[in-house]
Amino acid sequence: MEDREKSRKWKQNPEAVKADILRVARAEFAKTGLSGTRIEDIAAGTKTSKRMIFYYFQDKQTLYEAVLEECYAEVRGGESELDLEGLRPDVALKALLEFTFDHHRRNPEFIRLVMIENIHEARHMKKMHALAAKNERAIGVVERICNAGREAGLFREDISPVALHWQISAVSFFNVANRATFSTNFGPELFDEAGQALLRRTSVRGILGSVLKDPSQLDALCPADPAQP
Amino acid sequence: MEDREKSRKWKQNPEAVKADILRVARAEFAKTGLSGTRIEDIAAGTKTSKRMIFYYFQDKQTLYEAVLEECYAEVRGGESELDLEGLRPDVALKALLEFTFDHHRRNPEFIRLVMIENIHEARHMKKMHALAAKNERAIGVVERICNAGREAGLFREDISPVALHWQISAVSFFNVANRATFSTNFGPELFDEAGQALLRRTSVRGILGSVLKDPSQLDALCPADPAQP
DNA sequence: TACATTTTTAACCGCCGGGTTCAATTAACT
DNA sequence: AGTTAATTGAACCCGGCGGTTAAAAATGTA
Repeated sequence: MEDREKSRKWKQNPEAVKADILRVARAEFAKTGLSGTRIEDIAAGTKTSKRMIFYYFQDKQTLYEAVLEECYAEVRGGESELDLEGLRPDVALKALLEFTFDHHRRNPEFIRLVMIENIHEARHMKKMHALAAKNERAIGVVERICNAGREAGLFREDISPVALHWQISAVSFFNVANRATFSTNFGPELFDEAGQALLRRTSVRGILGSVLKDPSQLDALCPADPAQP
Repeated sequence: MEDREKSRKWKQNPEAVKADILRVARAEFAKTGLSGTRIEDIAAGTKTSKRMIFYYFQDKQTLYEAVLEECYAEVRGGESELDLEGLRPDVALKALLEFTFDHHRRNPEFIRLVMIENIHEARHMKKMHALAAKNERAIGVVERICNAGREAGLFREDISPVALHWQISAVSFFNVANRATFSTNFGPELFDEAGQALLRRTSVRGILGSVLKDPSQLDALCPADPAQP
């Protein structure tokens, strides 16, 4: 006994195999969508075979839904690592916004999966009842900031936490989701480092400005353009 | 001669047939994407047959590209009907924003086609060189407002027309594109009439606030919440 | 040893769906 | 009348791809 630690050579490790499949499947589904993805292409990317994909996931759609759920959980998990306790509400909101902007940029596969879900009218996401709790928490973060901001007399009285979350999502999401068409139509300048920094600053200014009771504080909170004098 | 006006019974009308195909194809591609759409489904919706689809459009991809180009031209054409001449720059910007917000809402098929193009990394849109001019004009509208606003001393000096157009697009696009997942995750409230009015107002406030040199004018330009006192 | 689970290989099935063929009919233009 | 373009219908082809079968070997467990 006590040989648990040894002989972890390789074989007979269902979890690792499933994880391997999910990893490749995520990339593939994110790249080409549900109907666009070929199971054989997924298999080709894994260390295992097409056969094992159907062994662990009954069919294509089940696999897709497993990918979606895992990815969603992972991303929402990443979000919850942000700690805003103790910050002044306006500073906290700014931090949340910048974090979300960056976070979405770092997770293009997640963004693409959500785009694909929207094409499908969220048909598959609707089944995932485990997401409800995570979504509540996401709104909860914004809600606490809103309440604190109102109580501190910093924020307007009429702001809605869900609408605020919508605003934050809109810019952060669009920035990644529409990069291809936008840069094709209007040039790639906004998507290099300088352009992204500009958009991030502008987005923060915009949203903070619509929330603050006294927008003249904006310049103090977020310097307009740190580069040019 | 002079029997042009008569006997427009029906037959021998290639343009009408092509238009019929394009109309159905647009709806179908917007609904299910390029790989998700079945040519037979398109044919079923037209007054003609699958045979004629291949007669006029060589293959699926060509048809898809024709749909995309036509839809894009139509939408950009609709945009150009907006006349902002003679308005004060801040008022003009507000009007442009509200127009774009409404316009995107009225054209969900266009939005979905753009989403699909983004999934494809804009592969097909890149081929459409005819769009360049239309895009220039779209930016031109924003640019003129920006210049006028700066000259009038109303707008900040550091705003970029392209970035401003990005902001306007972001909220207007996201509002339609992500409606399915957002309302699944966070409730449908923002998408009824009242919710949409709120988002529209909030978006205008946000973007104007990030552009105006003196954001304290915001309340005058856009009343916070006309409903509640 | 006996038994269940995991893994591998490779061939195979069946149908869906993009695209074609063919043959015939009808309109329009001269 | 003769020619060309438009239109129709239905059968057909065939490759791709989702999903299966079958059989066996390796591993783990007791």
